[in-house]
Amino acid sequence: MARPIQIRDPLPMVSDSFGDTQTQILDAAEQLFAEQGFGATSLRSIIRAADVNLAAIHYHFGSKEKLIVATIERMAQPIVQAELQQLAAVQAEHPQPTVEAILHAMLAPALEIVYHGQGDRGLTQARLMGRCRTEPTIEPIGARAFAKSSQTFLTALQQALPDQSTSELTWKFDLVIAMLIRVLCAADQPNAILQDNSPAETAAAIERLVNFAAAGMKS
Amino acid sequence: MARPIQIRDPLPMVSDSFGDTQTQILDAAEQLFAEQGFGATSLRSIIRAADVNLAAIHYHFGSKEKLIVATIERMAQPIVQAELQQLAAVQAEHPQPTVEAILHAMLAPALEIVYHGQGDRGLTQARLMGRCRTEPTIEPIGARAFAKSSQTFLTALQQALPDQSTSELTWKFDLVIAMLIRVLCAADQPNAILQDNSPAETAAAIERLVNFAAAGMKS
DNA sequence: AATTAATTAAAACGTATGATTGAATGTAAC
DNA sequence: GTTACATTCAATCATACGTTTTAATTAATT
Repeated sequence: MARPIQIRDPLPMVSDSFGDTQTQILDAAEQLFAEQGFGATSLRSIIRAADVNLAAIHYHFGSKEKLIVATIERMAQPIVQAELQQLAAVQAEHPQPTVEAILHAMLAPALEIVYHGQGDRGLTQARLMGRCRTEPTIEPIGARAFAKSSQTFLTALQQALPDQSTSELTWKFDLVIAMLIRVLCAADQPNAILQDNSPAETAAAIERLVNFAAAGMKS
Repeated sequence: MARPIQIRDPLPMVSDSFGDTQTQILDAAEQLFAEQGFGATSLRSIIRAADVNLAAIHYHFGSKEKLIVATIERMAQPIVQAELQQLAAVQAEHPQPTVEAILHAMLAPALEIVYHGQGDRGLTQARLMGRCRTEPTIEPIGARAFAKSSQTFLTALQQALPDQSTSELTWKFDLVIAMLIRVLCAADQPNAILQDNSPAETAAAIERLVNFAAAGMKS
């Protein structure tokens, strides 16, 4: 009972991440969560796609909820990093950036992953990001993953639009995020703003979206 | 076997709709679907809230999916009707209405049900409308219920903004709907555009949203 | 080679779901 | 009062879910 348990590093971390069970699970989960949603995706469909045993999920992640958190954080981290980086670059160049410049730094990274990812990975990640707001149980997890980004951009917009009240800016900001998520989720539908994942088309879509959003923000 | 079966009207329709099993089920389903989503709401939680037998749902509606369709259509019908009516009124007054006037006719009815409904019914219906786009399985059902409205308003906007291409207008229109739904779903969150369901606050929120959306549409 | 821990595998657990059944009850018509 | 139908009810079906358990397997350490 009161025996001292010697705990070893539980994650020896294989050098070659391909074939790593954790990565296989995360990859399959990412795709299925993005396609079907979190609630609608069963652990059994994930292990089928990942070709691993059912117990592996609980061994490596503990529960379905923790797997969801891990999947979301793995997707969000690079996006948040890119967003903050772009904002910092814009602010370094110009101490008081325009609304358009701020919105570009905020919207571009999420849309760019659509063609930066290998194969369809980017589109999958984009959809997964969108899903974070569509399921009420999951929203807090997604909000936490993107909290740092939201907070930073809201302050930047506050400085660019000093005449607008905080509450006004907050709901406008919220609507811009809603627009971004809609664009991500509807990326393959007919007449969507984002027709294909070519770099040129993505850049054009970003510009269209930035102009649309900026007009609203300044209204 | 080949006996001529005399089929009576399957819905004798009680004059007093209160106490009607179908209505009780629809009311409970509406609230629970709106609060928890369609997939997350079990038929058993519905019959518990409606105080009816489980078989009653299958007897009156056939399946969970058909109950969902019935719930959505009951909610959508008055909204679509109000939207088309407001648009017709605007067009009757002015042959070529402004973008703002069109958007007002399009956004106001959905937001107004928030305080027109008795008690919390309005807020529930608003959230239910929002849910129609958040669950992928349900989206086609919702789209069908609002198809007539979408189609009509898109043509009206096309006439008001003849310089913009159809595809451009389509994705802008889609983003405006996304904004509306976000407003409906986030109606009770802090810093939401819609703070309470008082008529004055709702009218102000409608104006803010119309201005925000019109600026984007014209960009 | 022996030992120890990390990982995978198969099977089952308890619970919940949507759906169905067949009997009971109510209700109007003849 | 009997028949015919609409409706309600309790019970059950088959299936699927997230989780846990126990044993087998693999890999590293000594």
